[in-house]
Amino acid sequence: MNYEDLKATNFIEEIIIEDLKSGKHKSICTRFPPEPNGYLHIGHAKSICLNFGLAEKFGGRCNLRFDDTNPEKEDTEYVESIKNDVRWLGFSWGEKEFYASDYFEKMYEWAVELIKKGKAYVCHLSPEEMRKYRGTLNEPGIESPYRNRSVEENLLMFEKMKNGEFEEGEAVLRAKIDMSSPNINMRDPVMYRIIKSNHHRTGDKWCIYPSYDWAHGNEDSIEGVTHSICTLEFEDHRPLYDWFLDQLGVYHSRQIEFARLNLTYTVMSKRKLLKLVQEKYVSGWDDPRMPTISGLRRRGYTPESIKAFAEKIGVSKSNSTVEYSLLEYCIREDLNKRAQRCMVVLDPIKLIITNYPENHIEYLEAINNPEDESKGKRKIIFSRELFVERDDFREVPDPNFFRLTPGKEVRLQHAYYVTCKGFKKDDEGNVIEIYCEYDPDSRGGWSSDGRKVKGTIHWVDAKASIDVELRMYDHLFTKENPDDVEEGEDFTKNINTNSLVLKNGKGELFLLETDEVHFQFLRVGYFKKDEDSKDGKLIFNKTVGLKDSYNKKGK
RNA sequence: UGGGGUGUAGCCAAGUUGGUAAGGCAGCGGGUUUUGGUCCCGCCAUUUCGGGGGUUCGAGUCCUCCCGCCCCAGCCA
Repeated sequence: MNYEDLKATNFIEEIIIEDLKSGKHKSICTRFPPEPNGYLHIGHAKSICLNFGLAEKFGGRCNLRFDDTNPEKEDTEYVESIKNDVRWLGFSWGEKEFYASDYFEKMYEWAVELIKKGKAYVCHLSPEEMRKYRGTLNEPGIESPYRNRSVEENLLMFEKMKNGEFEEGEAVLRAKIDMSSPNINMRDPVMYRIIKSNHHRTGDKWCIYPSYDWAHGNEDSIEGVTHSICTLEFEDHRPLYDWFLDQLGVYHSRQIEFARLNLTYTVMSKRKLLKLVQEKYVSGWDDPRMPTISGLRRRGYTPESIKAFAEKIGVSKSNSTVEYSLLEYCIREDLNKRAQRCMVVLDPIKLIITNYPENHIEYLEAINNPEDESKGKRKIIFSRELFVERDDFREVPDPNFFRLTPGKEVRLQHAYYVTCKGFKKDDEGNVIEIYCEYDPDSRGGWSSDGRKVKGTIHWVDAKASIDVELRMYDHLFTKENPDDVEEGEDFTKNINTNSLVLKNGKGELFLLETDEVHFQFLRVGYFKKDEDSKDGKLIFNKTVGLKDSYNKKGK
């Protein structure tokens, strides 16, 4: 690889290019290290795209590593979902995935080594005492009475910890650093704590588990990770990350921090997402309103759109909140090029063509994707009675309305010009039928006299159509920042009760025949066929609406 | 009154020997159009880079003081 030609697109790439040019590294190794305690979300996707993307760009590798150091919170269900999501995004991680738990033995040996060097000790302070001894942000901490035990005693005690001779909370292994450090992370941090629960991979083999700070650098070192990329909140931990590796004298990776993703109208913390699931605000981790990768997938987002999004938001160190509209732009951009077009009427109202023969049908041609000729055409049945969108008719139109209204001519997409001649109302004054006359010479939607018709609307044949369920999704929260609440309230206060609205629409027969899953329902939006669909009943999730300059302008 | 970060348009974000503010999204205006979609064109920081001083012929870039915001006191990660 010719490093001279490489251009950095962010500060991390700059660092990498420097390291490559200087010869510090011949090739790079990054890693994506999720804890399997929840489902991946769009914020993780940013990290995945960054880490795997870097490896691809610079010809290195990226390890998928499960940071499974806390058996109380972790589960194989999460491991499987994570692998599935990373794979779906289009990344591969070589021969096998890595697990922190595979290094427990090695980390134990290294801990013993630190004890022998007088750099770690077993402490019996209770959690409450330890908090008091730690001091505060402004005051230094106090040294533990166990801090200066002999190496022999520490070795013995650590052995006992490992053998389960202490109960949870009775002892921890601590690094001996500096209780008066202005960086609280350096005030003799915990390296091992006792957790007597079953680990999803090591079972009951261990009852002591390494803490994040102790484990993470070790994992990176063992795997030969050159650039260990994490989020901003770990900046304060870097001195500790470095300290452990320096004491051990082992291969030393470089930790680099970047700003995590925040998105308007959504929450991103695992705790909050878990609450949404557990308290049934949503149907599950893959509810299409969730910002999880599985949720976005079910909603109809594609891997390409998510990667494009990650590309566009960039990578920096400043806290930021990206507008949701950028994500929507990315999926529209992708689907516009690829999605099968189809006509579906969300809120049907009958339209009768009074001058069209009864008991007669004809087949019309419709283009599958105007952005892609190769997608070909399909046939649509047309007859005297159709369904059109209730919203495409106005008894009394505003000046900018150029759809169906008495006396006006519009084009039925792919079909004919029709002129509205009247309508019928029920006792309550609701329009229930619209009457039109068609121009037989306008078949296909053209007229030979060159007359212009401003409005074009979609339709389906009244008989040759199917019922479809449409799940119309909107933001899960009503506020850009869901955490913007009064004292004593939490983010669930801002849940959008209209984030899911069900509609029963009418769709082309074609929907039954095709294997496509992503659609653009003409003039409405992008939809994805949902897995809940059954033979007789098709269900579609609204991925995102089309841009609408009519409704936006406020009629 | 501790430590670590960060501050360029409504939102992201380039800007690296100081040389006269990229790009994208959003928004606005117009054109094309058998989707009010797409596409195309134009506008959108020049009393300007959080603010004040300073160095310099010249400062977003250097110095200095100040301000705002974020993170840290788990035996979570």
